Amino acid sequence: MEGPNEKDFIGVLRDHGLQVTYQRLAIYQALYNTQQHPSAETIYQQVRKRFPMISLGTVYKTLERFHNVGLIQKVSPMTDVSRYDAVVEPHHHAVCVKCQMIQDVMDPSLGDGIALPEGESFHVLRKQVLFQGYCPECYAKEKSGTP
Amino acid sequence: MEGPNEKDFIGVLRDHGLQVTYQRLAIYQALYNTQQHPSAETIYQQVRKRFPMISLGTVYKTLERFHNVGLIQKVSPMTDVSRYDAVVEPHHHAVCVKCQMIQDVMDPSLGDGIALPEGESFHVLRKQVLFQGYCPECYAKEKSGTP
DNA sequence: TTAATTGCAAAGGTTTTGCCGCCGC
DNA sequence: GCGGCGGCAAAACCTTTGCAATTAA
Repeated sequence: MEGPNEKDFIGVLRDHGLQVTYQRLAIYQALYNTQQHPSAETIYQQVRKRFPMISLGTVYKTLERFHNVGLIQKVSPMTDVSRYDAVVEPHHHAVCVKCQMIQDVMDPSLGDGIALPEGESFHVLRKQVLFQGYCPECYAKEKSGTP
Repeated sequence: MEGPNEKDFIGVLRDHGLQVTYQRLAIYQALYNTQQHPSAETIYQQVRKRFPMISLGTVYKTLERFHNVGLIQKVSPMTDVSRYDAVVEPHHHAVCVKCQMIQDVMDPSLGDGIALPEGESFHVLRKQVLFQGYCPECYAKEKSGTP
């Protein structure tokens, strides 16, 4: 278990301005060592094997903290609550990371020619391009320093 | 309010095998007449102006029903609960619509050259290509008829 | 020492479920 | 008339929050 596996987890946390605790180390390592994109609950179950006293609330707080400092990313969901669209034809979306406004991007040729790399056995039903960023209103506020 | 606005909502519902009720008409029209990608709560508030007796539960049930028969799409979230990733470098994902497995698609050139159409004022921080479909396991089950 | 972090439990918010009366077909 | 649907309320979740005790720096 030594050698190349011995990533400097402590250093990584410190580099992101985070205090180092056993809980944080365990949570980050659990996420780092899987490619499963786990949920908070899954990480909690994993970490609990080594630290049975950890609480689910701490896992949530910690993941949120990690995400805020850019140590990890939240893959899904893009919005807090479910959002619906009467347009069923495949098209693309731009989502504001701040106000969660969703804007259609109707250019149908966008994404043409994009396909999974050879060898992937995933059966694709549809693909869409997702833009994340600031809507015009939130971008203006951001630039002017308004929170 | 007559004329081109007079889309045959009743026919659309029937074509999808749905019974026609005033609630369903109101919900579908509310969604059809906006580009805001509203939440269930937002639709509820909208429909309530005309049908104050409608319940939020009905809105949820109805939207779920609409989605199941392909009348509308659920834009977000892709997964029921939040999912995290230790990989922060921008990359792409394939999400299984059935078991919600998330698979990385690391091809970094994928999506190169994709940009918002001219004239969009959205400030893009990142873009990702999202593949939705069946993972190998669920695809095998689907083909063999196992539910 | 001091501010941040943890665990616990309660609260908050979203979505689902159960049940019964009602309505579309 | 029958099966599906709507309203209501409770329940089930997921996630956040408040607080006292503990810990990192």
